[in-house]
Amino acid sequence: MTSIKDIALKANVSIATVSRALNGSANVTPHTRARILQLAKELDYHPNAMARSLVQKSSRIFGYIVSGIKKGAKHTIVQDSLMGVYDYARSIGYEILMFVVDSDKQNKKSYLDFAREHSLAGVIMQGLRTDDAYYKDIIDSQIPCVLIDLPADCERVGSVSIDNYAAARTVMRHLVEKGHRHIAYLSGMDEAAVSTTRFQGYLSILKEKSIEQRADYILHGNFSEEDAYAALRGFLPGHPELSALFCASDLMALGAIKAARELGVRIPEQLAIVGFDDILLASFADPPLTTVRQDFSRMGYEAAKMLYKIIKGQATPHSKNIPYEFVVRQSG
Amino acid sequence: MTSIKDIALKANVSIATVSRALNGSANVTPHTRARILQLAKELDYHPNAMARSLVQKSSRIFGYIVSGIKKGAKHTIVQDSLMGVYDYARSIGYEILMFVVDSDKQNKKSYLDFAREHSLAGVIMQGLRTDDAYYKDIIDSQIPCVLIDLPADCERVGSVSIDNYAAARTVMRHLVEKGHRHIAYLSGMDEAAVSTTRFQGYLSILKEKSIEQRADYILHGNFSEEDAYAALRGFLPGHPELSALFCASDLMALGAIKAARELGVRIPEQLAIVGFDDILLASFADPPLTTVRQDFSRMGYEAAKMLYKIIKGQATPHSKNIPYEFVVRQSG
DNA sequence: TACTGCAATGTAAACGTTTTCATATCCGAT
DNA sequence: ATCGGATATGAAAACGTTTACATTGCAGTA
Repeated sequence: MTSIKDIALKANVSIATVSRALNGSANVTPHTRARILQLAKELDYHPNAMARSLVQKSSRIFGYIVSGIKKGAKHTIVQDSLMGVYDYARSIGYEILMFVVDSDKQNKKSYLDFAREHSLAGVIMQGLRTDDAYYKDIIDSQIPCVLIDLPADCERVGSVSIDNYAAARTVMRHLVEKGHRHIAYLSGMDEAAVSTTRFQGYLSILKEKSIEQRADYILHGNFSEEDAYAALRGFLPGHPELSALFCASDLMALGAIKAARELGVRIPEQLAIVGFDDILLASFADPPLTTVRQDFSRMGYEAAKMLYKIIKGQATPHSKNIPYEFVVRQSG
Repeated sequence: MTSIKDIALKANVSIATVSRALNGSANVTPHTRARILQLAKELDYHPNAMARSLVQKSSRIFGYIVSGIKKGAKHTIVQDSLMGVYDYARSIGYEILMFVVDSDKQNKKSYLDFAREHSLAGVIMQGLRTDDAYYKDIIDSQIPCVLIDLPADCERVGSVSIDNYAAARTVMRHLVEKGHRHIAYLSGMDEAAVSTTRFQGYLSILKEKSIEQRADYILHGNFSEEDAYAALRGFLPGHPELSALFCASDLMALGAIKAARELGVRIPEQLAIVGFDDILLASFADPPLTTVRQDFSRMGYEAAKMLYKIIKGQATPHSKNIPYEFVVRQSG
């Protein structure tokens, strides 16, 4: 492992000069710089990230913190957003350190400790909920951070998502235009900002179109296929008038479809179902799912980009909406 | 950020003693240790990973290197294996640093440079191919490494996968027992060990059952849905006698199904198709895919476990097969 | 008592950088 | 010829640990 010292020795200069030459500092003769760069290449020099981070008190590493990912996940959301983050990070010479918030809380180590121990330059959070202990920590912390799918207000904290309100309104307008008047909302969880925001969009269209808002039309699926299935199994038999269901996620829509099928409710003839996310399975569902496509990779990319600007103190809006797409298939 | 120095000051001991107390060294009075531990908690002390790594010349970080992952991946393989690796890593207090080998080779930085710059304790590689430049690097490198789905021979290099040979034989026995005599193999790529090993399994059963091995029955799908589709579009019309197809991956099987459907070939009546991997889409395919289930999460977990043993110099076999499961559905 | 040896602690070097401050060199202007 | 002021370089501190080696103190033994 050749170090800056070895180069300095061979080049007959001080380590300070080598450091300056390598880092592109202005005050070094073109001739000296060339010699040092040449030597660095010859000796296969690579800077020691630890040493640099130690003195600079900050590494060139982003933390990628993901919450609520279980073993056999039925979507590639995490993978996609991670790749997006990675793409941008690498373009600026940064690396990604993983941190998974276990659901079973065995992982007591807080995100802050994690970030501090590794002198992370900043952190990107995916899948966090408002009731997560980590969410509070952010407020107090000094660590730059960008949240995906969660609103932010603080100085060093940014936020990236699609315009969930508008997207939900698009879905609802579509359903109303198709003639539906009895539309239920299958909520994810109240602690997830995306779920409540989509719900607001749902409500706003009901109001605009003067459709009665019924409290019993708010179902809860906990963002889970099984819970959605159970909810619909319980709800559908008593509500033959229901003609459309707007689900806060595709996974829940799949559970709903399963329940409907078992109860002999035909989709979309008797019940139109719309999902959200456009996960891979959406187009393979039977019938293929009408849904809102989110580009998670793009989200990750934009999140990393924003994080970098925050770190560098560059001016940037702390909240960004990226484009989405309403995909009409056969389910509703 | 409180450091070891702050604790030493408050406790009226030297930083060496604090370090020893914190690291559980034997030579420190229980009383002193208790006082220091207490102080550490009070001052919310967290060790600086950079400083430690710098002096120890090795961090407590595993590199997770993944190759050939593209944007809209249609499976959760990477996500799953990554989570497996993560699970074990965290259980021993290690973190995971990502490294993606871009297909477009813009990412010139080698895995070795990556590992050295961050003083990685070791590296786990997923999805590498034998012709990958990185594969060669491993031989020369001194960095402990475990490969997933790629054979290894070197001292500090281990390998984890399922028994692809046996699995392929299971598939083939199944097909032969169903009466098939004209069975083609849809290969991934020759540079992928899993593909060639499965091919060996395919051949071995043909030989055992005295079935003629035909060179034109070896198709190439490049592990891609599109290429598989194209291959079958070209092959099927000229080979009405073909009654079964063994695909080296589910994704290729999906492409094959698509081709068959467009050509009016009914599955499984006219053509039995078997895949490999049991990705999420396999059970959603039409017809649902008969395939070999691989537990990628488990693979990742075992890979991390093996890596740790290699690092610690503990005795361990450098090659491990984990269980697989043959899943019979409707496609073949 | 004086010595041996071990247990507990301290001292200081080392890890590989960046960076502040000081120094030396050179060029042009007076 | 002298000075001013860049410009290029060097010396050394600092980052927060671990650890080899030195020191101290104390119990046990001769």
